[in-house]
Amino acid sequence: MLDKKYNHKEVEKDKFKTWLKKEYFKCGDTSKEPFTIILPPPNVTGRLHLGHAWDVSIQDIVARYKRMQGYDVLWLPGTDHAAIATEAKVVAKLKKEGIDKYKLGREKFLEKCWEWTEEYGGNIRKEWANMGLSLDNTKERFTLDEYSVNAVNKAFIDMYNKGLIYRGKRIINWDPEAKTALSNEEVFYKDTKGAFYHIKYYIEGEDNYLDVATTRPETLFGDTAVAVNPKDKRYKHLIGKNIIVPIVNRVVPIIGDEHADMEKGTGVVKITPAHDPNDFEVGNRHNLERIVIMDEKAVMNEVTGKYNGLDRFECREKLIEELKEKDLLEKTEEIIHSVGYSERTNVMVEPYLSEQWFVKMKDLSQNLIKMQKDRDKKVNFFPKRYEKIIIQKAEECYDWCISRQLWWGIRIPIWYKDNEIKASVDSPGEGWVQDEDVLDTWFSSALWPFSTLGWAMEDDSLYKRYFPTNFMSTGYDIIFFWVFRMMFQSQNFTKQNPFKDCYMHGLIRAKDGRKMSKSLGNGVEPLEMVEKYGADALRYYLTTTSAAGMDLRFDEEKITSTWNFINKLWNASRFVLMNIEDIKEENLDNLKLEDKWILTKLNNTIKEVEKHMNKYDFNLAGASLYSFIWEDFCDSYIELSKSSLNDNTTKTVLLKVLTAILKMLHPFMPYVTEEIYQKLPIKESESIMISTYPKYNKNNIYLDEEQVLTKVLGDVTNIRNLKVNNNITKEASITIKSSKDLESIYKNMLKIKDDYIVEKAPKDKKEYNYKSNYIDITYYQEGSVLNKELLLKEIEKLEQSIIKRENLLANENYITKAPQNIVELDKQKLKEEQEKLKILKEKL
RNA sequence: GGGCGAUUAGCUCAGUUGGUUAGAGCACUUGCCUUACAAGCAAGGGGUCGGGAGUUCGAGUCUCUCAUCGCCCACCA
Repeated sequence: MLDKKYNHKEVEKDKFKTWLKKEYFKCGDTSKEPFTIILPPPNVTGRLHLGHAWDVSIQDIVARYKRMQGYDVLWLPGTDHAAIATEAKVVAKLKKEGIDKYKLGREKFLEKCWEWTEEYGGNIRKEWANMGLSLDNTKERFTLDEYSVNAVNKAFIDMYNKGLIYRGKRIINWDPEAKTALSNEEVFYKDTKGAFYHIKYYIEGEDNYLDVATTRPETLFGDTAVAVNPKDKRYKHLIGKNIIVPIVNRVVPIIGDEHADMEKGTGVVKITPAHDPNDFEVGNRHNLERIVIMDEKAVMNEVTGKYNGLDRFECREKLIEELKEKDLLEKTEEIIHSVGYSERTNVMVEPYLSEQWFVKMKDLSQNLIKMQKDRDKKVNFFPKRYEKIIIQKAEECYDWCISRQLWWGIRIPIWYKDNEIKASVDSPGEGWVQDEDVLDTWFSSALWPFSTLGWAMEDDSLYKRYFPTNFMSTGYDIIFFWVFRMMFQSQNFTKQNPFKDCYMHGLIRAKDGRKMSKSLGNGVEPLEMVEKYGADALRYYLTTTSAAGMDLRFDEEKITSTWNFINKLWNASRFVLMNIEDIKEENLDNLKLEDKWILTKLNNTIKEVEKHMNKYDFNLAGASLYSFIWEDFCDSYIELSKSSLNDNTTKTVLLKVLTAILKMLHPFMPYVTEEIYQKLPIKESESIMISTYPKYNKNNIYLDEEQVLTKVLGDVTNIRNLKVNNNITKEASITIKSSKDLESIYKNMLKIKDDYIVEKAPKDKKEYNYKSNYIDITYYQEGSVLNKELLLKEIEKLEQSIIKRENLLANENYITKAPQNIVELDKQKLKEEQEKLKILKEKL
């Protein structure tokens, strides 16, 4: 027997171990159709946050649902080495211990990274287990295991040979803290206080100067031209003349270039080809020299003379002082402008000229667009709007910088000897040296849906069976980092998309709507919530309280509500189990009205839930289940069943409905449904995990009965309302007219005892009557007065509704154009309202 | 500058291909320990669905427009 109260700790205790032991999570039944989900690998940088919990709950729901529907489900787990993110954390940890990364050396440093990975990877595994995830842990992968490394090498070499990967000297986003290049995606922009420094650039041989405004004055050491717009009447005549870069006194040309915007600033712009991507382009157009003025730590180099060795910001400060002293500073305007920062180290990104590896995006993007426009080959996004967003991204695509000056990652399979370059995993021979850099962590992530399945391994049987995958779920914040890249890489190497459906969920926000973050200290630990309310409650809450693609404002009160819902399920189950212990065999031969009603409701719910589940509308599936369980099953059917608990048919219906409920809830709340399922006197399997998902059965639809009982229950509410409004007590005498089988239902639901039923109206007592198609009931009571006010209010409401409906039905357009069933419904409704009005008016 | 989303009850949010009187949770009012559940039961109150216009027999839902908030991308001398 179940305890009186739901105890999530007790319920969730050992089930996961049992499931594991029984190998329910393992894929491989080839008699079934495969269904594949690849887990987005969390970074081994720390704990899982609520966003992860949300993401994995969605996937587990789909995995369990599909498994119960008879698919051979592979849900493959894994973790990501997260190159720069992890390296930054390890570097920071070592720094605390007083150890310098470079002094430690590459090999020893990597050992530290592996130690870190073991520790945090282990934590992550525990948290997955806590959430009850049905991951096939015999196939766990890591982005630095041989599955991934082989795939990355194979992919890189292939792309290099095809010219899809090239090496180039370009201005890239440089992180001076981590001393590495970044892709555009790894830079985030933040409004930052800064200034426009208006510096005087004297024209050669003249006493005139041009006012050149810049936010980064220190870059003047690299200036190799000053540009004006060729159409700009103010400066047109100066094109071709020379100008003197202050402090360095370098003579550079004044050039005409479209890049100079007449509307902006003074219309004059200094050109620093080695330190600004736009200037780099200008430099290419005008054959300008590129002068690098900083090193990889953003410290000024020898080019800057006495500023050599100063940090970029220090240099800026000192330089401004010097400019002031020499009267070369026209003015300083304070501004707030947006400045790029490194996503991981949080330092200001420096546009930096360096030699890096790039993926050429044009053809890959074009192919993606083509594929996405093909109805049969495209990825279906949920919600649909992301299909447009991914195409937009493809259309504006720039080349992807993939080399990183880091150690933690997959080393670029490129070898150099003198002027020769070779792409190869192993050394091509004596004297060859491998590229020092590693690849962007997202390069390996992009291959994840097929690398994990053994695409580059000798044994690629998993790949053959389980690729392409069926379902991908992730937050919209990594659509460009990851989803986009998985798509084009998969298209490139497998000629297919990596997944059929892609579900995008939102971000978890704090209760006040702000982002959850460590720095704000408003983060919530999933483990803490599991501890307080159980994984089941957390999972159901996360997956059913918002619509697809929407952000979720975390609200602990709502988890409490979910806990209450589970407690309700628990107690309903308790009631059922208490009363069906002695059930002999299932028997549905003598279905009563209420049995037919609940079976109809159940089947409609099954149909609805399946529809929503197939579209990943978990909130709608959850809402259907919630109202069916709480309102139809608990509030109505269980109450009705109380009068026939000895009937084997009633017992059977209670069991059947409860079983179906448990099964439909199981993907959402695996633990509690398993707990209750285990206690059922008759069940189809040893675990609910391997039971079959309920199927809609039209033989169990009883439309007429459903309609009758729905009306009857409506009557019950109205009669209760009548009693409350008129303070009718339990002791009031009653006359009741109804059909025999319905009468027992009314009496049951209204808790009418035979003692108070009278044959005739007692004298000198007030009458309170309710009449409908199925019942005519009157309460008699002394002393109490008819609540005239309420009655009038009701009449007024009804009259308004009748007028509205009469007008509608008088509208010929409506009659002829609206569907017949809608019109019929209105006519019927009108009739009912008119009858009701008549009754109410009689009372007055 | 380009794009996307949001705006519905006091709060947090649902609302499917346009169709009965727009829903839920929490909060609120009233009455109940009715032996599955007081973390519950019963009955209620509360919304001109951001403003305006249009299409339609019919608009929270479709179109246009304006406003406010948020996000993404690009630019940022």
